[in-house]
Amino acid sequence: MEESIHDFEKPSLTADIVIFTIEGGELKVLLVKRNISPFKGGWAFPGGFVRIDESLEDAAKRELEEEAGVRDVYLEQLFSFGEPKRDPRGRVVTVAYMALVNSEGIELKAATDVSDAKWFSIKDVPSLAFDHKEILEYSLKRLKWKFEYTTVAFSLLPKKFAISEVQKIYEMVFNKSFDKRNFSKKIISLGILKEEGLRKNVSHRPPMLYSLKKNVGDIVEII
Amino acid sequence: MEESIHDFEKPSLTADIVIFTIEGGELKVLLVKRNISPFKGGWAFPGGFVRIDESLEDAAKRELEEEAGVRDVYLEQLFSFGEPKRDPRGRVVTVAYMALVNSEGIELKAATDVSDAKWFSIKDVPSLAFDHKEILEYSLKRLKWKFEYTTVAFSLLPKKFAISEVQKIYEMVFNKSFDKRNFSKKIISLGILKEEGLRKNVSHRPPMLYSLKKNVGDIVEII
DNA sequence: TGAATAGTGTCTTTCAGACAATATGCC
DNA sequence: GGCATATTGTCTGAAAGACACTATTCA
Repeated sequence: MEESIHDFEKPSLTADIVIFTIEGGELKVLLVKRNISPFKGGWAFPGGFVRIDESLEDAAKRELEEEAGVRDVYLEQLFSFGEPKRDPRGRVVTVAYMALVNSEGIELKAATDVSDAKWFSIKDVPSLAFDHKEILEYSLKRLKWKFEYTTVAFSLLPKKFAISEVQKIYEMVFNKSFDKRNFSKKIISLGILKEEGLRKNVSHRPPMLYSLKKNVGDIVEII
Repeated sequence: MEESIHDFEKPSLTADIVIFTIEGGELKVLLVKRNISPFKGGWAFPGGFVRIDESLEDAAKRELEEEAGVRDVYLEQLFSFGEPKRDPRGRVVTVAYMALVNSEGIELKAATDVSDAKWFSIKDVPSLAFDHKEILEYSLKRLKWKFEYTTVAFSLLPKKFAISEVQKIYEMVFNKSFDKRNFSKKIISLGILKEEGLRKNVSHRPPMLYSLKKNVGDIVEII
């Protein structure tokens, strides 16, 4: 006999989001300060309960807008975390998402920011509430993977960017440096970039700016 | 003010599993026939409600044993599906898993099988209940990805296997054929296999058998 | 002309991919 | 010997990686 939908006590369901951005030449994540128990005063990823009539992705998008003031950014489901004891309040399963926000989006965010939220460099993340450390580690692994095999990196950059900026974010994520000549050769040979003219108002040789071509398939081997 | 765990109606939570195996030279998945509404009489992936005190992975393992009679097999969380209307009974979010069972495990399964479950060739899957077609497509994408970059393929083979058997399952999953010389050159050069002597009782030249070395890291570029 | 960053070419090595002949075991 | 399958090597072309000098803009 098949089990009924009413036979079991239900866990609560939340969506948590690891929001990455580049700021001041560093890879950062957004954390919010918890103002109630448990982990009161501790830092955690933005998140909240999934409403009964919204999809998981919609919940993530709602949180993204409520807590970071951004929309229409790269968003990807990562993993669901459901250890029975992960939340002291009771059984709470969370669906973790990862979002990539570019440095243009972040200006908007700063204006909208009313909560106690703060960007932390990935090298300087405080201890986190719940199992959010595990979520962070998972997200970093996924980010590297995605950087290697897809064009998500460009989601962290403004529409027009210089090759050296692309290289910088790759060096940040992989935590190693690449040869300038080989890197630009590789990126340009992919055929996914469009020239957008020279950058203005810099006090040195201005770099060519590029944008990501429309309709570039998601999967391209990058590095 | 932070939201309370009691403020929201909770969705039901299930775990569904796409169980892959190789049988008769074909890649197959296990489907169970639904004997109650909705989709009564239809085929779906094995699955069930996550108990309030078990982890997501434990729920998947339990289903795996209850419905397929296997344990200690390769198991990986795929994705959580949570469209509000995906289940006509109400709000049900499912965490999809993928399991890989080798042809030795499958013999056990046949003995334990008491439910109306059946293995379907991937080329011959009937129409599926709920959004299980989407789950199947997702799992096939993930399977290819994993075959390309990790050693999961060996989970579909018995402990000792011939190179030609490895090649066959790669050809199945990628749906194309590889050159025998290049394939074995590549697989052997990875340094992840141990020779186990010749196969016995075959009426032609016997192949060398190999096993996967212990402690082989998960990620190795295969193809 | 000095400071700062951009842009570019060659060589070597490695790896993927095309390609076919010989070896072994059993009947 | 015939059948069935296993095993093995070479060549070519493409891409990765090492490596350093010249170009441009502005102050």
